[in-house]
Amino acid sequence: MAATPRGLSELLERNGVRATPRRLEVLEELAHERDDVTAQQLWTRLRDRDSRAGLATVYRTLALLSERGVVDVLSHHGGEQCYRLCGAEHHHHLLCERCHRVVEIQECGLDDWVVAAADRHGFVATDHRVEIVGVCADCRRV
Amino acid sequence: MAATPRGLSELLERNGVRATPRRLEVLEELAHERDDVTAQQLWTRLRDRDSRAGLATVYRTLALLSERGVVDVLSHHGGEQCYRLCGAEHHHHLLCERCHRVVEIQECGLDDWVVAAADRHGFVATDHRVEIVGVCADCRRV
DNA sequence: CGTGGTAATGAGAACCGTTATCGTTCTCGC
DNA sequence: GCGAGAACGATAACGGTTCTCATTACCACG
Repeated sequence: MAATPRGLSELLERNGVRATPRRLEVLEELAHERDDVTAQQLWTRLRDRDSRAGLATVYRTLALLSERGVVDVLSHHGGEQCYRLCGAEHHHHLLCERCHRVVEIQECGLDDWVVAAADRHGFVATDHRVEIVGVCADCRRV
Repeated sequence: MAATPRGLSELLERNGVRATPRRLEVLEELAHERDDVTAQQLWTRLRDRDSRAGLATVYRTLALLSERGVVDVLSHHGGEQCYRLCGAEHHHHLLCERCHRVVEIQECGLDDWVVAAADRHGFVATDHRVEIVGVCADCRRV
């Protein structure tokens, strides 16, 4: 969880992305985020931390990272995209409909179901996305 | 599948939406579509058919219909929303990654899995969305 | 150390899908 | 028919994202 700046730098290089100071700033800010953030939120936070990063750079970096599979892009807010630093393995997401908390589900186990459902309609499945919406433990307590 | 204009009118009334000529035009155009369409595509097609419908009306109608659950909104194209006339029951979608064909999957059967996965992380599941991406029979044949 | 070529960056304009505004037109119960 | 309220069309406004371009940082090579 607590990825060191050193680890972040390696994460970039490993994915064929040059580890520049700006990209590390963006990545570090993403690593601090429990749930997900929009590009504009990220930019505002960087500004508050005295980074001089431009909005365009934030967008460029996020686009690059999502292309390389380093970050996930969620479209659960109409119009606006949310970004999240996620594990590289296949996973799904659990969303809290009240506080917008995002949790990764590592255990998928749907492959057989997916293949069967696709086959029933003449498709060959290559990928699938699942989002579970619910209420998290904290929000239920209130 | 081949919904008559009469049926479309009823479909609107049944969902508490006044069946105006413009809304029927939009709905009929949607009914002609095998897969899904963007608002702008729909508007262009209506124009080509000598409808004088304004773009705003198309957006308003689609928003109204999706609110009432008459049409599904898919965000699988970055930025742009796609609309599709779908069954009222719970269902998922199968997408062809080549020709963008969209097929409804009526059989879900994931409820137990969803509840269990949510529970494992302290969530109470209220809803879930599944999208299977693959290659349809036609595209595989080529 | 210079130096030159390439990649990255910041500021702001441009873009584009969507929504709001507003004056006009239509609809429907009376 | 008539009047109140809903729907509509044209177009301006909005907001998130991408593009442009001049400037700056990086790095291999001399």
